[in-house]
Amino acid sequence: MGRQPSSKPTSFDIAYLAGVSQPTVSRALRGSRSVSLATRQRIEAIARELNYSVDKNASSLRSQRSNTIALLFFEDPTPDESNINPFFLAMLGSITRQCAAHGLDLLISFQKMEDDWHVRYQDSHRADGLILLGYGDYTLYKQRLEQLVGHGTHFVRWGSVGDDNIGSTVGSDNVGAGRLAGEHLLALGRRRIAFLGHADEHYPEFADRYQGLCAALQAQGVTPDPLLQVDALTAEDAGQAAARTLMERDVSFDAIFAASDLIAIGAMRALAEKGMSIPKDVAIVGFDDIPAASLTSPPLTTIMQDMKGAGELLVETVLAQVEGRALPPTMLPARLVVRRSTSG
Amino acid sequence: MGRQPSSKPTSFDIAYLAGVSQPTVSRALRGSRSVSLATRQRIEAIARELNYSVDKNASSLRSQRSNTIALLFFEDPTPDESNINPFFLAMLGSITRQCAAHGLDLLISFQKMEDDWHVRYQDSHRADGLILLGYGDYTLYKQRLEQLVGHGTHFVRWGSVGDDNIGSTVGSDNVGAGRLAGEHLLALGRRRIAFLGHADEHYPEFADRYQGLCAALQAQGVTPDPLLQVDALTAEDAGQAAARTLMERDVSFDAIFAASDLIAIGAMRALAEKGMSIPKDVAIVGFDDIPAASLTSPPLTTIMQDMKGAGELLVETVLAQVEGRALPPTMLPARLVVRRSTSG
DNA sequence: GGCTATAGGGCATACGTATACGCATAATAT
DNA sequence: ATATTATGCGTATACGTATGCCCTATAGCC
Repeated sequence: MGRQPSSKPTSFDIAYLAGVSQPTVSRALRGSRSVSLATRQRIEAIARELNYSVDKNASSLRSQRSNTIALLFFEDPTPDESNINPFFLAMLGSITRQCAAHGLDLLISFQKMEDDWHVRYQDSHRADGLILLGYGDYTLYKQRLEQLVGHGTHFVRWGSVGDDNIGSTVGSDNVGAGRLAGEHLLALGRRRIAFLGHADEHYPEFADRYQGLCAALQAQGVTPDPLLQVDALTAEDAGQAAARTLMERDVSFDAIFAASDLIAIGAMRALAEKGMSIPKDVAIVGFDDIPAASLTSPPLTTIMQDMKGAGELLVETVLAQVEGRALPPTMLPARLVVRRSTSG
Repeated sequence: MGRQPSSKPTSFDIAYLAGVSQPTVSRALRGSRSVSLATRQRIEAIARELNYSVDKNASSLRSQRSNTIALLFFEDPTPDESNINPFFLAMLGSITRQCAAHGLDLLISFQKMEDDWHVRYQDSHRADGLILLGYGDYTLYKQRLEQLVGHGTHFVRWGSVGDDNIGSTVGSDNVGAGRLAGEHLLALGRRRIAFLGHADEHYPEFADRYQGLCAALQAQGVTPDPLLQVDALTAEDAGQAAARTLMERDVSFDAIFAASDLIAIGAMRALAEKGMSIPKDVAIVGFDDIPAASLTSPPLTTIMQDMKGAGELLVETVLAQVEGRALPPTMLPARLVVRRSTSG
């Protein structure tokens, strides 16, 4: 009788109480078909009563499967602390939910991109696969990603879905989204649409958005004006600076498509400085639909990405890789959210 | 020669190459003093060359220590998806950084509070300890927390630091912060200061903030008016509703102290509806300093909590518990950030 | 009624590391 | 020179689970 509740119960304890062997307990709890229903139920009852839970480490060690995903942010190093793009919070929520649905644990790290991620996570069997998230200079990351591929690391990246992609990629249809934004502004009668954001191969997502905008313009017979494109990284001050640069260029414009909401917010600030009215003088469309987008004045029209779908697809894809199936890169449609910065 | 790089190298491989036994490799890599310097360096060199990394599962299994912390959000269930308080994003950044500094892995889950957290995380040896984060009805959680204590689970909670606390708690000095807000508004000549937020024992953090406000009022000889307190949970619409309620009460007020920035933002919206001017008619102070606080019009005066210190302290405290040391509950000072919603 | 198939479960063992002990050799003490 | 202690490392084993293989009984089949 006298059981000592001090040490955690093991599958041996259950086996003893159920009058079976330890392997049978393991099989029963994993739902193996080769255990009779009666035995399994007896074992499950005892397990529940003892508050037993499978030792994750032992289980992972034996099965060589951790059922854990590592979520890694590889944001460009920023001088100030804890400056995470709020957009990723939504992503994070979606991914955690999806992991939970698959019974996966989620390991998370904001460490700057290191060249030994594969060692730190996969080789050490901490995680079965990685999800890579972040904005930043793609060409910088490229060789790191190739390194991961070389090491046979399972990973998916959120970003621009193109042909040169290394490993699996999941991302929004940025070209389509750019077109959406362009068409919306064109439908409002705007013809001189500026783009705030990098448009070169270092930032493929932004480049795609710009390309979509250009496509929309050309479809209406409007020739994109290179002077209306101003480089900007994701942050607010970058947007503010870019808008100032645009105004100094002495070109006319009646709309701005910003590559991110933060850029758009910065731009709005710069426009306000000059006393320009939104949307009368300049209509603005952002990108991401971060919580703050509905709080600006006027509230910001923006592109909403399919966060729920993104989380599902990211988890699904990395899981497929772990299991040897390969899923093709996938694009998710984005949606336009009209607010008063364009329709006021 | 012909090594097969297909399977990950183990400590046995290194032992063989170094001409020592496997335990010596283990000792060397962990920095044990009982391995000679020469031997250790030889082993380290080989390990580096093979790209060896300790198998986390085996290590954790043997040592009964996972070096992993689980971060759990126990937000009150909300109907809509992925509705995480942006305040926690900063906290998350701080905690991840601190874990990295201690060589800890961080497991994260947004699952609603379950009654078997101890089983799911600690008993299964997924994590050595838990960090609990979230707003919500404290009295609801109380027995769950007691359950955790009963099971000997190591955990720290972010919240109100009081005497009735169960387990270890780390939190801001909410009373002091409330006093700060009150003193600021009083210094501006405001005397009719409303508080938007629950003020009962179900939400101790909010209650503390209210109590601090009242203390500041009384220090100036102003008697707090119960009619100026309106219940509100954390979200925007709650703030909007609360402000409407306040206005319907037909009491005069010249300032609002909101228990969270989101509440403040909602309140600002409600005031705008009625054409009230901020800060001329009503000055507003929020709480948390979320990113959106600087984007409202006018920008929101708010209380900034010490996120960096919070992360450090949370990790430090849970670690202490794991190691059998007990740290006393700790309060962190908060800081007032003045913006135009009070000083315009 | 013998023969094969199937269900149900035991036996042995592997996963890779960490640690209690023990045993030499060398260093120090007396 | 002998007794003592520290140094450096090998031996054996434990951590708790999952799985390949084998064995037994019962059922099914002609």
